[in-house]
Amino acid sequence: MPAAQPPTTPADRERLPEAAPGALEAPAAPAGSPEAPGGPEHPEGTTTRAKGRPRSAAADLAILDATREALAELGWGGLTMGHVATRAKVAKTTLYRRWPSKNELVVDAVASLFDELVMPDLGSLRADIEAVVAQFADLLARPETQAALLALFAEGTRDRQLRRRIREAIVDPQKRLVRQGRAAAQARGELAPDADEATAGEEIDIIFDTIAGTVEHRVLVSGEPITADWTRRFTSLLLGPFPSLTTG
Amino acid sequence: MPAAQPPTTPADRERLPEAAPGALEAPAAPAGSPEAPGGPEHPEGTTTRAKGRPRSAAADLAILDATREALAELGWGGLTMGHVATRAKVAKTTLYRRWPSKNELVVDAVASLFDELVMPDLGSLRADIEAVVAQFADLLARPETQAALLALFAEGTRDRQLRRRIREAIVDPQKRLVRQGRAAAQARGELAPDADEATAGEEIDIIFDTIAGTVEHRVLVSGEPITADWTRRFTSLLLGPFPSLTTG
DNA sequence: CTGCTTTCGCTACGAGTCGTAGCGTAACTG
DNA sequence: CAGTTACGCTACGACTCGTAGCGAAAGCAG
Repeated sequence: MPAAQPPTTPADRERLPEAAPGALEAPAAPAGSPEAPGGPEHPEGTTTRAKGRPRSAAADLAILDATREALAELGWGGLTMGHVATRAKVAKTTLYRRWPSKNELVVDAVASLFDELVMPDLGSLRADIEAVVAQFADLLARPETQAALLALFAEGTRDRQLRRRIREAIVDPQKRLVRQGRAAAQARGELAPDADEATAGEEIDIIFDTIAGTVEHRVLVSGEPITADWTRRFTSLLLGPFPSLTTG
Repeated sequence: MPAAQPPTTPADRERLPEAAPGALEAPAAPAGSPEAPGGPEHPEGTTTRAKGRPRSAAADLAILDATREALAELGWGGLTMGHVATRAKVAKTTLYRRWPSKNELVVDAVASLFDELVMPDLGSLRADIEAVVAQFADLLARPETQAALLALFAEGTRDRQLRRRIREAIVDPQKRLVRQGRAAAQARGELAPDADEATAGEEIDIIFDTIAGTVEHRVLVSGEPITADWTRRFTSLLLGPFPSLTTG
């Protein structure tokens, strides 16, 4: 969750350039999202941290907390850099030194919320899926998440750099849930082991897009609640190809 | 019924108030989208249109066109009321007389794009689903749609009035596709006829959320293309509960 | 301790947008 | 004709954005 950004600003953006394939992007990219390496590390190119006054880690936490609070209270549109700075008791310039814009700030503020999701391993694929869907529904019920998620996705459609950042910080890490669930089901014998590496990856992608997209659409667009009954129906839809599991 | 202004703007918003069910809304709506009334029509309740200079229908079209163009060029964030007015060669005040804010304007500007979707009836449920998914993917590939859709959904999470408007103008009308597809499949004998009215409605909802949400997530969030192969896999997932159809 | 470096808080700024008000004019009805 | 409404135009205060400049604070090397 923490930022702990070594040398440079936590995010380096680059505005909606068509990003021609030839155009290579940021170099070693220290920034992306909060690193989680144990060691001090000075990956070469980027200079090690040494001289000058160090950045306040407390300020990072205060800013991210203030961002989540402001999101919950004011929503995406009401969120202002100046507002966040005031609430975090930090100068606006300090905020801009670390995050280039609202987009990147909110990505970091929201990303940690998604780490709460866990794959429970309840003994059956059906139970596991239903549990994860319920967790995701709870997450989407929180006002910070609701205010931020779709707005970020919307911005991501125009800013490739941001979309990559969103994927790395929020979306892709959650695919572990699908992988873990599949692995557990395979260990139980509910699913056949992966034949092909590539097709397995595609299947993970499609399952992930289906679960995430459907639940998001149900909650955030249709505005209907995720009930236990709905979860059961949806899970049955997913398990359809394996009728033997439907009754599990 | 008309609570407020008889002349009325096309949309009256109401900012993220909990929106008690009592809060009924207004307009018999001259505006929404360009009506095509041949006759004068004065459906009683709503005052007949008679006195004064009538609103320019050409201005409506010019504004909506300008909105779509600006969306495609500048995206949601770059879209400005002043900009749209200039591009449509209309005074900014004229724009505000018809749409209270960017949100409502874009809903109307984008809603018509979704009417292009049609249920083809190709002779099998699988073929029908794949065709509709392909159409939807094409729609989501357009820059106006990409720029507007998720941003509207995001705004809708905070503004119930807007969400309702989005549902009425964009989302719900497309559920006809699911209904038509189901009906055709039932006529062919591919699906059993509806036993219960209520459960049929729920099934339509869940199928719609699944298709719309998954395709949107794939295209707009994951940023991956919708290929014929992906469509086939996804359709197989949907048809799973009916193995006999999977090979259709 | 003294320098050197970087961050911090603060103030101020030009640019841009928002939504509204006021005015005179245009269009249409009876 | 008078009455009513929409239109184009200008101007306005309030707000946000992102940046620049300043002096002070907090670390490190010697």
